[in-house]
Amino acid sequence: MHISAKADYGMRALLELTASYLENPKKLVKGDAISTAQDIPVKFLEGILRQLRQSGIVASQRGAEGGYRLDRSPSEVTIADVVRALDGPLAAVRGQRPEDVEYAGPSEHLKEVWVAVRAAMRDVLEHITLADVAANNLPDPVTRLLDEPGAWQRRKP
Amino acid sequence: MHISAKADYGMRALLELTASYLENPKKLVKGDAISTAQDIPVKFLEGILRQLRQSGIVASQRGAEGGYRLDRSPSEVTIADVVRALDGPLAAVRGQRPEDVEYAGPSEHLKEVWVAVRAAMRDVLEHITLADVAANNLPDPVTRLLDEPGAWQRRKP
DNA sequence: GCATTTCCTAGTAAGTTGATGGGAAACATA
DNA sequence: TATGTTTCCCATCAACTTACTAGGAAATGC
Repeated sequence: MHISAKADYGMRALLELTASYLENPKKLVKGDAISTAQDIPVKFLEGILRQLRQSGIVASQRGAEGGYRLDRSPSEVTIADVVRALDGPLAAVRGQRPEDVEYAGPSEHLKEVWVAVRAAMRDVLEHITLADVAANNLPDPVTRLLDEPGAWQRRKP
Repeated sequence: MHISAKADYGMRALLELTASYLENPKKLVKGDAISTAQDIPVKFLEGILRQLRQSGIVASQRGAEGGYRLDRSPSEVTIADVVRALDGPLAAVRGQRPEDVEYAGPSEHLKEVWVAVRAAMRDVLEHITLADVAANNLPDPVTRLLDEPGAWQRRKP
């Protein structure tokens, strides 16, 4: 799995907006401020924020005194929402949805494997909200994952 | 996450080899036979099988009466082994390993999120073997994932 | 020797990723 | 109304990746 620059930048931008939201939910933050705070190319960020607005996660205002803010409470925006808004479906097999692929012979049950992987990703990404990350207060099942031995180590070669 | 054609084709090829292995562990299967059985472009498959051999998963013999076979028992080859052999590391954030990325300000704890996603994927992919898929006998934690409501449905557009 | 089958290197067309540039449209203030 | 600010939108681009193809060398069995 590859977390794209878009998804990573998008999450960082939204966490900046979360911090601002917790201080004052109506306050607008300029794209330029987010760009310098998180070191994200301005024009690239602009496109990301536009996508997030079109998905109803962010609200924006143009002109002087304009900027961006969250359009929902940070406790109602999950990481899965963000990744789907920016990168499309969480999981795909050769471009198709896992449940749509068909297999023959001994590969018959491969579909179950890919569906299970997607389910595992959903279990994490759909249960963590922007508020959780901002407050460093992840759901219990997630912290259990992080406490597993080896979770922070890369595998051999 | 995107399961590449390589990983999908690779799994299907290995499941063909698993079926042959269960019948006779030494028996060789020709690339052409796998190609037609699973409808995979021959020359593309050739490259995939070579990668799997270089990773020690598959053994091969050239010449007439040559072909491919598993080099280890199918119960000792996990899906994670296969995906890593063909596509590299399971998870990456903007090209880097999740534990290597650094975040500033309110994004401080984003790293934990990506590490947790990787851990969730590992928990599935490192515990399913070729033998499990061939026998349609997935580990209990995985079948629990598949029994979750909505696991087989796609999320709204 | 000869047919077969894998091994290897190179190439390629199409698509994706990660950007950048130029201007139009909205908004606040003077 | 004029002016500066800031988002919106379109078009473009280079680099990379993906999925696949071509051609021949090397090994093996008969």
